[in-house]
Amino acid sequence: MGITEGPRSRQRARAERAAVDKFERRRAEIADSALVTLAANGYAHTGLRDIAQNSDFSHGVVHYYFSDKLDLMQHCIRQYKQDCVKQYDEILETATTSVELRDGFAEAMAETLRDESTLHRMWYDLRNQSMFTAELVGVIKEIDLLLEQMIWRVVERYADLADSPPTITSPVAYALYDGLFLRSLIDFLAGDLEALETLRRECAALLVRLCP
Amino acid sequence: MGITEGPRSRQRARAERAAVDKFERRRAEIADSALVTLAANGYAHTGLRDIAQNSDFSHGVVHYYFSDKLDLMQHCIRQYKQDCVKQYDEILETATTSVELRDGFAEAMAETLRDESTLHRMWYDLRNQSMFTAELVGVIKEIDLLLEQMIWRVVERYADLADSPPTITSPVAYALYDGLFLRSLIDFLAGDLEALETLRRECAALLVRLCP
Amino acid sequence: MGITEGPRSRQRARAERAAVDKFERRRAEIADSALVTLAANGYAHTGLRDIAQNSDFSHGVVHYYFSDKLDLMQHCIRQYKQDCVKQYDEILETATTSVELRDGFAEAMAETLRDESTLHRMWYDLRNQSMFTAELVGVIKEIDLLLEQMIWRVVERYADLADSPPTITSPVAYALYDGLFLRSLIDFLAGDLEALETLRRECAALLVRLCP
Amino acid sequence: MGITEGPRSRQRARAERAAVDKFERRRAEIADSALVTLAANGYAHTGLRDIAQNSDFSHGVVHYYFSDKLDLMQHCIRQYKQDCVKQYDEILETATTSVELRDGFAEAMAETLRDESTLHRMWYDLRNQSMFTAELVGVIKEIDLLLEQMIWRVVERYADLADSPPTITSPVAYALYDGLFLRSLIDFLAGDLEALETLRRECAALLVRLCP
DNA sequence: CATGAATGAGCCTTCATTCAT
DNA sequence: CATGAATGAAGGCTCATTCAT
Repeated sequence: MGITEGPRSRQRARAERAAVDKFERRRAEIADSALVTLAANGYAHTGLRDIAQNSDFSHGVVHYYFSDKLDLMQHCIRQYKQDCVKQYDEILETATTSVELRDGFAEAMAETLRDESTLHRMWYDLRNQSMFTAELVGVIKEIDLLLEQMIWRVVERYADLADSPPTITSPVAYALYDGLFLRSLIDFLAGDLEALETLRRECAALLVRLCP
Repeated sequence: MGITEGPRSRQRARAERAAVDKFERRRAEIADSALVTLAANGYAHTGLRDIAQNSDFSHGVVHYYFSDKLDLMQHCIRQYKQDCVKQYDEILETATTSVELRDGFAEAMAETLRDESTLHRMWYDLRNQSMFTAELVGVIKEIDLLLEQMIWRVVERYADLADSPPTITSPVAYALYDGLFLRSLIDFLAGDLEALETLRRECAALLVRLCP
Repeated sequence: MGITEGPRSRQRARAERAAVDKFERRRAEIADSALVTLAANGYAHTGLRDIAQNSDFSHGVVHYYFSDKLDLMQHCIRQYKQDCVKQYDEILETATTSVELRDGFAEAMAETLRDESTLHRMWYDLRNQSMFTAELVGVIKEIDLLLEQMIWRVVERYADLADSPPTITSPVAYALYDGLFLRSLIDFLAGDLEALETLRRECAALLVRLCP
Repeated sequence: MGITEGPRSRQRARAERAAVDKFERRRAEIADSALVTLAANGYAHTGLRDIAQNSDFSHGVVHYYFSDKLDLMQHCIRQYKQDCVKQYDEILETATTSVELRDGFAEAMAETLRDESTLHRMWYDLRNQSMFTAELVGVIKEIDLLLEQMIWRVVERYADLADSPPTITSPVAYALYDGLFLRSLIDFLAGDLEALETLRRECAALLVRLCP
């Protein structure tokens, strides 16, 4: 490495980088496809075959890019976060009053429930798997932490705007919001349309409750 | 029916009742066995064969007593509640002060987490399945309601003893406690022993928070 | 035996006869039920379970009265003939001209096809089985002979009335009529309603052709 | 397509064609094997596992190449015709007198019965299945038509050579010959060796009867 | 490098039969 | 005598994975 490297080696390095990029790009594409199928059928009823079939890739390709079903699952879970946390940070940045933040956040939660219910049941399904499958614990923790931090940023900012410090810790706040969301998700998927309104109302109410 | 019924018919009726009883008893035995296996391996990795193997029954018997895998699952879920709600009602009856109730309840929750973690991860697993499998929705709702009512009895009694009415509805109280418990369960099964203490503390704190 | 038989033994004999009768009656009842199920699903897709379920009898009873699935099948085949040959002999007796006989017979064949198509597909199914299962050959031959004789009675009587002796043997006449009927049956069950008319026409034509 | 296609795309196209060919070749190989087992045991007693075992292929391969048991059955039926119609056309081409054709045809029928009895009982078995299983109707009709046409070619050619037009339609001619053959097949498989001679004689006689 | 072919263990379910009562 | 209980082999089919090319 260094000055003595000739053009040949540089070329090879570039090629390797490009190959790695392509490799990762493919993995991402496949995982994207897999997420759709997982969201539709659930972990227990999703085979690698189904995933391949619902994608542009062949059965063999999936195995080429992932060493394992678990390998793919881990990648899927990581990919999930990208479709997930973004929108909430926008609200944080634009809200100027505590009420605006509270209602904006509550509305965003309800929208998430309405528009991405199947994606989120998949999340809960995979998180559940992690209680049975040690290999998934790590990656699940990663995402759980990300979600917890997102919730906590909302709570802290709300406390700031409302000028009343939170009486709770970050993990507990996340646990409570998660409980609220999961309940609403179950009800919503069981056909209860009021679940949307309930979730909105209670998300707002909980924010107040946590910063009394 | 009535006086004219001879001993023959009475005898047959008794025999039929006994047969039905035996049938139900067997179903219960099998479901009990199944619960253990489900708790150990999770829904996705539990076959009817595994269930049979981990029991005193042959593979065929399971199919003789249950028309279906779902039929068995439904029975399992119903059975689960029996091992579940009992102990909490004791606390309700014996507690005489709000503090006693609060701490007793918190302690019971922690004990449940410590002693029956695998049973409860199975519950969450099956409840999750119900988001993908319509046939399970009904029975899951049944148990969810039972648990909600249990939580609500605690909250109401606490409010009574503390003389401060709850500022929350029954479903929301359940959602929050469920969120708390599920979080602790995940952490506990991932090896976090503090989860027990955290759950105890936060269960108590939440009771106060709900009846401020 | 003989004169020395006392009333006791006579009584026992009567009881035994009654028992045997009941036994045979039951076998007949069960076989009747079985015929319906076989006609509906075909031999390959009919289990003893299905037969029991579609009857007033329990799974165990079927095995009590029949030593074997083949035993039941044999009984079924024998039972089949009873629903079958009767009506044709009526025509023989009432017809007074060759035309009357010819048309009556053709009409009866068409009616059989229309009204008992499933029963007859079952017959062909079981007869086919006899080509794979030696135990069925005997009983199938029995019925085949019965049917052959029935056809032959028609042909002979027709020849008589038309005063033109048949130019064919009994087995061949049966083979030809059987070919005609089977073809029409296949077409009819495949939805071809013309099969009825074709069968009627060709049955009549064949009679003429056989006694030219 | 066209001039602008590079060698790469041409290569791939060739590869794909080769792959499809190989796929179809394998299906044919498996179906060939299946025919042997079906001919031996009959549809009702032939499992996909038996078929695999009596072949060079593993249990999984059969399912890899056929989506379904019915899929395989359909392919089997289609394959059957190839081993079937060929020889008869030879006779048509070589026969120069009506007697030669008549006797050649009759002889061919008898040979078929003698040499391929099990293959043909399988044909009748699967055709019977089509009366119970709608999915098989189409492919059975296909082959039935082929056989009917074959018979009709014989009849027409005979009429030509004998200079006496047929007094029958194509479907009826087939039905009658089929009846004759099926009867002989049943007798032959039941051990009646005269069935061969009878079939020969009656096939010839029927030809005369149809063109009087 | 990439992929379709192939595997065989495992899935849920059905089967004809035997057995205990 | 009659029957529901119980069996375990076999049914069609899916699975994650390995392999040859």
